[in-house]
Parts: sequence; C-alpha cells; structure tokens
Amino acid sequence: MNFEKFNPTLIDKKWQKYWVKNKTFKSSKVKDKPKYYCLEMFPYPSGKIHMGHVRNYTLGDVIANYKRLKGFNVLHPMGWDSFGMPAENAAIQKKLHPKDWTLENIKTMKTQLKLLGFSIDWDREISTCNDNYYTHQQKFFLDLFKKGLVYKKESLVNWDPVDNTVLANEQVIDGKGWRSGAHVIQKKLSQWFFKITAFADELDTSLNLLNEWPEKVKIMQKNWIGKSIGCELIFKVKGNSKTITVFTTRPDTIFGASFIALAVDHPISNEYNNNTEFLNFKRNCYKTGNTDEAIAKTEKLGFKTDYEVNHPFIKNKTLPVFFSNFVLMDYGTGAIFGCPAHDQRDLDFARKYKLDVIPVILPRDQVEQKYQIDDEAFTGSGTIINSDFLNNLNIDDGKSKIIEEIEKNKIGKSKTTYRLRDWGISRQRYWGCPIPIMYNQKGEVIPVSEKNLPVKLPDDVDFSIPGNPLDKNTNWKNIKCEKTGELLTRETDTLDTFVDSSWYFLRFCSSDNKKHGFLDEDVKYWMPVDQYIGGVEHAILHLLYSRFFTRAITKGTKFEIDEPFKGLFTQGMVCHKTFKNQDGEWVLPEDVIEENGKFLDKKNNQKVSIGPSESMSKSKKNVVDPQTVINLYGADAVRWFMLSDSPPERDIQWSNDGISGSYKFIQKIWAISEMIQSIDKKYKLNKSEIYSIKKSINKLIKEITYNVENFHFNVAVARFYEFINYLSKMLHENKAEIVLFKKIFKDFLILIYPFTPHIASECWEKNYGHPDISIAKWPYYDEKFIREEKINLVIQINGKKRSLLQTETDQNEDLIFRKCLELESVKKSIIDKNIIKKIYVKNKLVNIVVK
RNA sequence: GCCCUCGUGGUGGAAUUGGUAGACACAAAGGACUUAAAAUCCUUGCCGCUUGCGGAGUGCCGGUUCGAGUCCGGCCGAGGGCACCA
Repeated sequence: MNFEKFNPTLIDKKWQKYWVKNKTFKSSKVKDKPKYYCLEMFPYPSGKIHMGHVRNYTLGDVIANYKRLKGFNVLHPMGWDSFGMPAENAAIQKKLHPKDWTLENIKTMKTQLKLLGFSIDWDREISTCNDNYYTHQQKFFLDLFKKGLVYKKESLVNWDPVDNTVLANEQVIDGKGWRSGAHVIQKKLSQWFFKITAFADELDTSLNLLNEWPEKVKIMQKNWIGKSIGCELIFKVKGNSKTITVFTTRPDTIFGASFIALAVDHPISNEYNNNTEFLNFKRNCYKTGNTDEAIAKTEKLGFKTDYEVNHPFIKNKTLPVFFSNFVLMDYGTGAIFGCPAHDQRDLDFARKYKLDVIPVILPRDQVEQKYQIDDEAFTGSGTIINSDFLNNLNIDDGKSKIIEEIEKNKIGKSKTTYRLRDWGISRQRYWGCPIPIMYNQKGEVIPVSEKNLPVKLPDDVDFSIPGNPLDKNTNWKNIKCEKTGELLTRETDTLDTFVDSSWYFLRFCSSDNKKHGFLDEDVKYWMPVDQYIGGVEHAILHLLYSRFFTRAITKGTKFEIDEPFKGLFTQGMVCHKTFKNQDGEWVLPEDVIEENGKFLDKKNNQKVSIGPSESMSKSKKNVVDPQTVINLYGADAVRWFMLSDSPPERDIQWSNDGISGSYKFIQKIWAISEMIQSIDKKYKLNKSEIYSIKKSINKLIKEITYNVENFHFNVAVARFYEFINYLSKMLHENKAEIVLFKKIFKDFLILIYPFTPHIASECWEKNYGHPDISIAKWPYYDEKFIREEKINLVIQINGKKRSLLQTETDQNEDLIFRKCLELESVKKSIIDKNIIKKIYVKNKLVNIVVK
C-alpha cells in the first residue's frame, strides 16, 4: 500500500496555529475543577533553546497533557529568568543594551518553544526583568525588612574577582565562583542578608513531609542545613578564672575526654599573638586550604597551650588544651573536647600527641575487660562504661542524663546548632532588581515607601568603565527627599537573581494582577506546584531559597504556604560524543562525517578523534541544535526521542540513529492511520481474534496510565511500540474489522497525544473529525479483557525452570500437580527421587522440590 | 575521609509485591521483495552438541529462601554530593 507520508512541517504548523487560536492550553479562571499545577524550571534567556530545555519541557508537557485529559484544570505556564550576568557581558562585548539583548533572546526562544508544540498557557508569561514583576519583589523585600528578616552587616564576603560581585557560600564551589569559575577571595563589605537561618529548623524538619521529592535532594538539603543537636559545656581553666565553652553532640562520652581542641582563631588565640611558633602554626592551618578533600587528607595537628582545664565530673582530673587544625571557629563555639575512643579525628590526634584513649562505649559483642581501641575509633551504638553515674545506659539515655546533670550544675545547656548561614543577597551589578533602599547623608537606611515603587532600573548606563554602572549613574543614584528636601542616595547593589526565581511560581497564579504579586484566592487554589521538573543542579540553591522565601513572604497572610513544591522530579542531562581535530580543537558533530569507519571534519577532511559522551555544552561543541532537528524530523519525533529508551532521571545519549528511529515510528503511526481507513469492510473477525484485540488495547491503557503516573516514560514508549507492532501485523494480515479498529485506534491516539500531540491531532481529525482530541477523555480499561484465558505455567524442579504447562487460568492445585507429573521433562527429573515439597503460585508457577 | 546513588547482552535499557532474566529500541549478521538501490518486512542474537535439548548467566564472595537482578552481610568498580561539623 502506498500512502502519502506524514509531513511534519505542514502539520506541526497547522496544529500550533489551531491551539493558539482556540486557546487550547489556557488554564480556566473558573475554579470548579480539581487543579493541577505543572511547572518546569523557567529558562534563562541566553540566546537559543538547547536540548536540555527540550528534554525538560517535553517531560513536563507529557504530564500537563495527561492531567488535562484526566479532567484537571491544568496550570502549565512559562516565563523568563531574565536578569543576570550574561546580559551584562553581552553589553560589554557586543555593545548591546542588556535589555535589548535579553528581549531579543526571549523572542527567539519563545518562537522555538512554540515549534515543539508545548501545551503552555502563554497568556501567563512573565519575565523577571520586567518592572511589573520586580515591583512586587521590591514590596516583598520591604515586607521582609519590616518582619526583621532582612538586615545589613559588614562582613567578610566571598568576592568573585571576575564577575566583580559577592557570592553566597553555596555559590562558591571548590573555592570558585559558580558561574565565572574564578578563584573566590575574601573581602570586607557592607551587605544585605536574608535571615534564612530563622527558618533553619523548619526547613530541616519539613523535608520529612516531602514524600514526592527524590531522597537524594532531601539529603543534600539536610546536609546543607546541617542541624546538630547537642549541648554546650563550660570547662573551668585550672589556676585562673577563665572558662572554655565547647559544643558537643556526644556529651555521653564526657568520661572518655582526654583533651580540649580550639580553632586557631578562637578568642584565646589573641594571647598568642606574639608567639611566632603559634603564628607559624596558624598560618600553616590556613595554608591547608578550605576544600574538603585537601583538609581531609591533612594530618591532624595541634599546638599545645599552657592551659589545662578541670574535668567537670572527675575530681582532680585535668585535660590539656590545644589549638588544632580540625576545629573551625564558625561552627559551634570553636572549641571541642576530644574523646579519642569514639571519634576518628580525636583518635588520630591522641595517638600523635600520646594522649589517653579511654573507651566509654562498649559494643554489644565485646567484653569490657578485654575491650580496647586500636587505630579505629568506635562510633556505633553500645552500652556506656567507665563513666560513673552513666554506666550501663545506652547512648541516647546517657545523653539525656548527662545534659540533665550539666544543666543542674549550671555548667552548660542543651543546644542545637546549624551549619546554614544567612543568605547574602547584594550584588554589585546593573542587570538585576534594584534594592528599594536609600541612605541619608549620615548613612542611615531609609526604605523607599511603597507608593514610590517600583524603583526602576535606569536605561542610560555606561559599561565602558569597570564596576557597577549604577554606582556611576549620578542622575539615578542621587535623589531628593520628597518631604524634607534632604539629599539622599540610592542603594546601588541589586538583588541576587536567585531572589527572582524564589517566588515566580506564585506570580504565575495571578500573573495579570498589577496591584499584587499574587492574590490569596489564586494562591489558595493553585498552590502548591503539584509537579516541579528541573535539573538536579538546583538541589540546594534554588530549591532551598524558594522554600525559605515562600515561607517568609506568606507568613502572616491569610494563606501561609510552607512548601511550594509538592512533587519534584530531577531529570538527567542530554549527552553527546565529543570530537576533536588533530590540533586538539573541539569540532561540532554536524561537521563530522564518517568514511570507512574513519571520522573526518567535512570542512577540511582532517581526521577527527572521538571522545567520551558528555553533557552537551557549548564549550566542548558537542551540541545538536534543536531547531535543526525539528526542521528535519518535526516536533513529534524530537519529543518522542526525548522520552524513549533512557529513564527520565538518567542521562540520555543523543544519536542520529535514535532520532531517525523516532521519525520512522511517527511515520508508522501515520501509515496505520491510513490503513485503518481502507480496511476491507467484508472481513469478520472470529471471537478469539476480537478478544485478543480488545485485550491488547485494554492492556495498553493500563500500562500507559501506570507508567505515565510513575514517570516511566521510556517504558510507556516500549508499550506503544508493542501495540503498534501488533496492530501493524494484524492489518498486514488483513485481520481487521473497521468498527473495532477505529474504536481501539481512537483510544490509542488519546494515550499517545501527551507524547506526540501533532500527529495524534491530525490522525484524530482524519478519522474522527471534531471535536478535537485535546478535549477527549483519558480512556479506562476493563480488567475482564486483560485477564488471560490461557496461561503458560512455569514448571520448576528445585527452583530451576524445566518446562511450561499451558492451562486455563485459576486452576486448582491438585489438578495442576497431576498434570505436572504427567509431563515428560518432569518425569525425567524426578525419577529415583522423592518429592519433598510442592509449591504452587496461582497462575504463575509450580516448583517441585525433590531429593 | 564521610554521605548518597548505581553496576543486567555489542549499546540504551525492561522485569510494578522475591516467581519464565534480557520486554522495547538501536547496532550487527542472514534472508524476502526489487534489474539494482532505498524503503519495508522476516529470522538470528552467551556456551556446548546436528534440530531439540542441556549448561552457565544480572560487578565479585557469601547468606536467607522451594525460588534472589530484586532481601541481608562483606568486598570491588563507576558517578554524584560534602562542611574534618564535634
């Protein structure tokens, strides 16, 4: 049979136009249906969309389409994270205004996203660089200011010397800036901070409620917040009135203490400012560097002080006091007591300086008299020994008891500490949200009043001089107070762009409201985001900030929201082989041709070597431009490829074979659609053929529903292949009845519509006319058709497969065993042997145990 | 050093609660159709012997079980995270 091929260039455009005209994907303002909020991380408008975007938005689009067919009122919006550094870099390099560059990129990328047929409600589009977005952000800033959650402090900051700006702790990766990659230095500056630490405990404990988040992300956040429960304990220095306060999470091991270790910048260190030996030691500690790996491999070193402290619970026992390179001033109190038997670092240290190692926790399988510590500290659970009134308690009871004693004796108190630091939000940049603050001549802080918002970014800026252009724009910077006429200056720092992305999901709920960032009634209906999809690279930064900011700005409103994202899915990256020419330069895949197993650069016929497959990146040139592929194969083939083979959470390998395979499949659907229209009307199927066909579609409905619900899109794809292969076979054998085939094909089209909406819409229109498929209902399956009439029962002897037995379903045990024993292979296997046991798993298998 | 995740054919991967390992796809080989090619369709896909059958088999070693890719213990390897966090 010859049919005209499916022409994606024409058909894609046709349906994309139709969807725009009919506002197919507009979320309803009438809140009478159950809602579903599906959101993918919004893009930074860097120029063109890349394959990572395509994968991210395809995954989200399947969910959005599926939920719509399931009868939900779906919110599936899109916006632009449009403030940020690259715009300024472009301004400097290409002499373009950041605004023009950004708006141009948004235009391009929006067009490209539309080419993929994503079911986005474009009426809710937002852009963070637009003042109708950031005016609300400035209001939130002032709101947090009033709530005492914003403050300014002079502090050592992480200074990125390339970006010329401040970075938050978590934006420093391996001592380098997260964006520039430059070595970060410490600089003293007056900076604005959000008090995220006020929410440390809530952000930690609430993680337990996020049962639709990947465990991995929750663990990363937990580690970042770094909650530790313990107590402070005051040691009296022997022979004078000084005290040293330590923090410990293991107060139960106090009877095993054999030394005190201080951070080298502990206040006591000031007494050693004239001691060259100490100053050398201190310098060496700093030299080790602050990357974790460097420090981990460093030998544990100490500098012995002249001080000794009294043990708080053992009379006449004193402990030596050291400065050490493994205690940090910014955690706890900058001082610890060392219990070598039960902490590896303390043990390493004790062995080096020949200090006592007294075991105080006895493992379950050990005898107290014989128990000793060699070169490995014991950190497991056990019973307390050698510890006076704590003896025989377990660790937890020991902790409670000793804290009780400490508090009774007024030598300390129970305490919880966090690793989390406040979020520094000042950036010395132009292209960001202005901080709505002014200063008078005395340098006092004056918040901009709400009626004067937004504080708009000035357009006239000069990038020819290094540094922050806002600082040099005196027209903008210097203003007069309306009331007093006093001269004021504006804050010239702008907000970290992570602030912009910390509430955009709220803005989408009320995107057209000019007066408010969001309306309570909208947020009440739409929030939380039911499914959030994005890269794992935001596991800490964006996701933690959003959890904090949402809490902070909704605190005290009618609808307090704690968790913004109910479900989180982190997708894998798109990878591609890398190519290098003989000069070691990267070569674009599109320039590489294969000839007799050799790879050549088609520009100059030079040999090209193939490197490992890595995440697509511009710097390695291993990129494939989505636009090129869409032009060649159409949107559905690209979407299909993104969903095939690899599970969404894992990396996917881009390949030409893969995309052309997807294209063939799209053509196959089309061919089947055409064949169904020309089925021989005289042919009648027999009863078992009808049953088999009904079974195949019912099974498909069940499988697709299950696999879409569980994000197993690659498995869903495999089930579609099976079904289409089956249909194709029946049609080729002319085993087809028009009414039945039209009916099951209709269900099939609904099932595949979320994956490949263009061809599904076109086939639907050709076979079934209007109304269009986007308003169809997701089909239900009937168990009675899924049930097999006959099954192949697995027959095992001693757990090994020996035979298959075809029987009717739900047979009783006795009958099955009788039939089993008649099988030749079974007879052969049990000859001369005794049957010890017979196992029957209904409709699955029989296992005969013989000896 | 610590924490987390993952190890299944030539490749990507499937196996929903412990029950036929390798679905589906890609690649490869052979075949059909064709003057030929492309496209399409079919078969094969670890080891042994001729079909059929038998054997090994999910990183390695051991355990639990009638039965383990799946559960438990120990190792090895890869990837990701980290802050020596007391």
